[in-house]
Amino acid sequence: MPQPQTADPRADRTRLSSADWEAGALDLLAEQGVTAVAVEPLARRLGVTKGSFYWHFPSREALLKAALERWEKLDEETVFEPLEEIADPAERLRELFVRTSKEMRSHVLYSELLKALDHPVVQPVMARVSQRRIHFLMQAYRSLNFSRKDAMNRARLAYSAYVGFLQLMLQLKLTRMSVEEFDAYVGHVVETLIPAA
Amino acid sequence: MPQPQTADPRADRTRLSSADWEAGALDLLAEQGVTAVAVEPLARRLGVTKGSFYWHFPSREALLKAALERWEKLDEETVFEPLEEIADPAERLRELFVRTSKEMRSHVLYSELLKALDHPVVQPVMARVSQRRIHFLMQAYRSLNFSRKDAMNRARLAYSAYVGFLQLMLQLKLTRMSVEEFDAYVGHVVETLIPAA
DNA sequence: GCTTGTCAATACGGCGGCGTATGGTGTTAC
DNA sequence: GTAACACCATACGCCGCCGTATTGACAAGC
Repeated sequence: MPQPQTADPRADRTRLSSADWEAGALDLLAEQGVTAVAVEPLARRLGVTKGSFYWHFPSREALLKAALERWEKLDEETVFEPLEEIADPAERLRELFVRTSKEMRSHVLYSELLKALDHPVVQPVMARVSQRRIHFLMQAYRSLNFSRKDAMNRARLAYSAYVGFLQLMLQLKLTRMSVEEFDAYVGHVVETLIPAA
Repeated sequence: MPQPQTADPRADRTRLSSADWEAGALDLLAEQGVTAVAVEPLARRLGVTKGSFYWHFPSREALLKAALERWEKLDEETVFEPLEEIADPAERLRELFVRTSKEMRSHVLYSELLKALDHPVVQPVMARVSQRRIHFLMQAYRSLNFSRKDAMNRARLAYSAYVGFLQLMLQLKLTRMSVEEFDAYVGHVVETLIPAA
């Protein structure tokens, strides 16, 4: 075809790499959940057929695994490493609670993964990520002179509250809160779960 | 009954009713999630074929709907109505938090449903149930002289903590807690989220 | 310019679930 | 004892997904 371009999906004429498939998988995952990350739908979405897919990956499972490991690494770098620099533990906690208001994409992904914890590929990734996050919380509470047990319990409580809120907001969509309401809620959580300076 | 019996599934030779299918659906749901509630597997489990199923229900969706409505009614009767009788609001809250330690089956079911909130049949049921529960919490906090906004936020926080803990415990199985640890955690939550008398 | 390597299309077989059609069996009613 | 009803089996067609096999297109290297 001498024609320069058609207007369909796949506007750029470049071929696809493994990374493209992984990125597309994460997009689909965020939008419609783990089960929606299927080879043929994803191929359609990318404007090719699955003949291409199986050149890059041996199976659907392999794609999921690669995509989740990519997400895991990226998540760690963008949300937790920046917080390590905040010296004051109470302030660090407060920042953690507040910063997570933005970056919706990360929450949406995490929320979808929460719904697929029975999946053998998803489970270990989520176990690692959640473990790290809870541990981060616990360390912070330890710095605030919580006993070992209290720090553990408060960390569990705080993280449970985060996880539950995600499900209620993003999945159940029970309470469509305004920005002010949301900020007020976060304020309430901070007051309740972080001891006053 | 003339025949004593055979030892295979379906030990009793009685035929099945709609209620049997609904009960079986809830069993499967608790064990393997919403997607596992499929006609043919369920029929196999009950020792019949789907020829039977489609006499009782027009579709899989209809079964799911009926089963969930049965669960909703039963849930309301067994967990919330008994609590209405406790006059003191703080005590009522404490009892709610503690009693839910037992009755694992109810939690397991709720937890599986949380993973299927995108399903059109599941969503409205969960919206009603969760709404009622949060409202119950809010009323209790109002009785404890919380402002309207504070009561709402604290109720959201408490329920989020419940929901999140469910996912972390039952689905992620991150922390295999002993009975004492669990009780200690519940104690911590009560102290943190319910004002002292 | 011809080969090699990379990405992609097509076509195929298989599996598991949904829903339909039709016929069969036991129980109950009279 | 026969007719009506309630429940169940069998067999079928459909769809969506997985994974394989084969061939094709296009670029780079030499």
